Amino acid sequence: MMTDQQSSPVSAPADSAAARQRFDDFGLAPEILRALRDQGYEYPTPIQAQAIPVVLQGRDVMGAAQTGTGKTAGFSLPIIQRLMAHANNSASPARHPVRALILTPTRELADQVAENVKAYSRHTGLRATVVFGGVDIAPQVTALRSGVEIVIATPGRLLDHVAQKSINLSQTQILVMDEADRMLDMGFLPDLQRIINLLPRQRQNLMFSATFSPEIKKLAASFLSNPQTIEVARSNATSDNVTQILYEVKEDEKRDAIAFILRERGLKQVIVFTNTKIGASRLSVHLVKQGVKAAAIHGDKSQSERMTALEDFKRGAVEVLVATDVAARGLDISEMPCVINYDLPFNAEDYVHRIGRTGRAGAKGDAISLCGAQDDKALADIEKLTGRKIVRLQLAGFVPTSAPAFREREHRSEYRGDQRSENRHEQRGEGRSRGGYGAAREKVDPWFLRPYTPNTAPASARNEKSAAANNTAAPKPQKRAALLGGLRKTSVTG
DNA sequence: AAAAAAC
Repeated sequence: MMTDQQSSPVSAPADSAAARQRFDDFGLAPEILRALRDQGYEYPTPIQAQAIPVVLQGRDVMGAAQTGTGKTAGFSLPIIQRLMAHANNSASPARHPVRALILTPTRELADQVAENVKAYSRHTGLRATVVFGGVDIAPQVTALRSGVEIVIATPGRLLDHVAQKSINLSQTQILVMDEADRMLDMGFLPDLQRIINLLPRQRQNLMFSATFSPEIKKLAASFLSNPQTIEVARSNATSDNVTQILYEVKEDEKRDAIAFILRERGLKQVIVFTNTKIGASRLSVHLVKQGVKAAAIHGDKSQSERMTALEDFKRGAVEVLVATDVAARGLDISEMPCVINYDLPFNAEDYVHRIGRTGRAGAKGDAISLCGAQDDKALADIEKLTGRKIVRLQLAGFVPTSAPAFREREHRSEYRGDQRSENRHEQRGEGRSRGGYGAAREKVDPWFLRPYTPNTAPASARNEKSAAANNTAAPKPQKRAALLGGLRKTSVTG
């Protein structure tokens, strides 16, 4: 099933209607166009409009594109076309040699790309299968032996299949390296080298990367031949559709702050990223205890647990997916209005990838991050990479502030007229009106978006003790507990 | 510092 937004919907904006290209204009086979119609896709996204003709020509491509731009269809549609055009070459010894290989860094991404490729090729007779670790290898061997033209794989399990001779890559004409920057980060370079050595010299190479580091350029220089560069958004830039919000919250209050934000904003589809696997599990447990439909996904979970969590999240049974960076890249989940960073990531590039999970395909999104006083360097790195200044804000009741809790409630009651908050208010059976964040988005609550002024002590003196000493102005614990308690009560009834 | 990926 398609859950992504790989292509523009039919109701695309009308601004460029006169010159707007349609999928019909690329000379794609009727079988492919039919599959696109099945999905309701008519207009290509910018990266598809650029990539499809170039890939059809057989050229190598270096694509700088974030996920959600329609990258997967951008390469898979022309690949399918090319495989159809040169179908069943009689010179091939194997009846169904693997003719296109798509490599991804994570298992979930491989699975998702495979779903897309299968959907696009369903009327063509071409067959695709996915292979990745953590699951029984036998069904994969059976699928490969039955003959498939397109294989989507993570590198380790693919080499496993090579070792046990369940796959033959000697006829593979097209190689795609998706999320190439991630694969480098994860140390896949030796595996990539090994895999590439198994492929014919003469082949088409497509490399996609969300960021464009010197290492990526080096990889492109060594693996690609005379590539056409395709760049959609400025690389390393964050989407204009994403509003970035940063709250200063003490480490031991972050769990409550997350619960508070989830409830206050009425969030239903949100990923919360943590820096550690244990952190993801703990936060998930904490949220479940508070009545939040949460589940954790990280590399220490079994593959079946990972798949279940992701499926439950996609169908809405899980509303809050607490994830490590296993979910930071590539995952395309529709209608994600918000992404939350429990911690700022160690690596600034990971920040770009994490918040890229929202604001997809033209939709608006919020990226909310929690940070501590010690995150100055991480924040500076992020601002440098994204080229944007992110203001530290205070989260009502959670940061050193002179604001009494009652003032905060007064301010929120200004949004009494908001229909959505009225509805929520009724559902909660709550006595006092509480501002919703949805429709009143433009009139932002001043206590939620008030710039936080960190203490002015020199950074060297700002160790944990001095930070704690500066927190004397924080609201009394009882007051905050009352505030949270009120919210908790409402969630039980609601 | 962490995470991811083959067994």
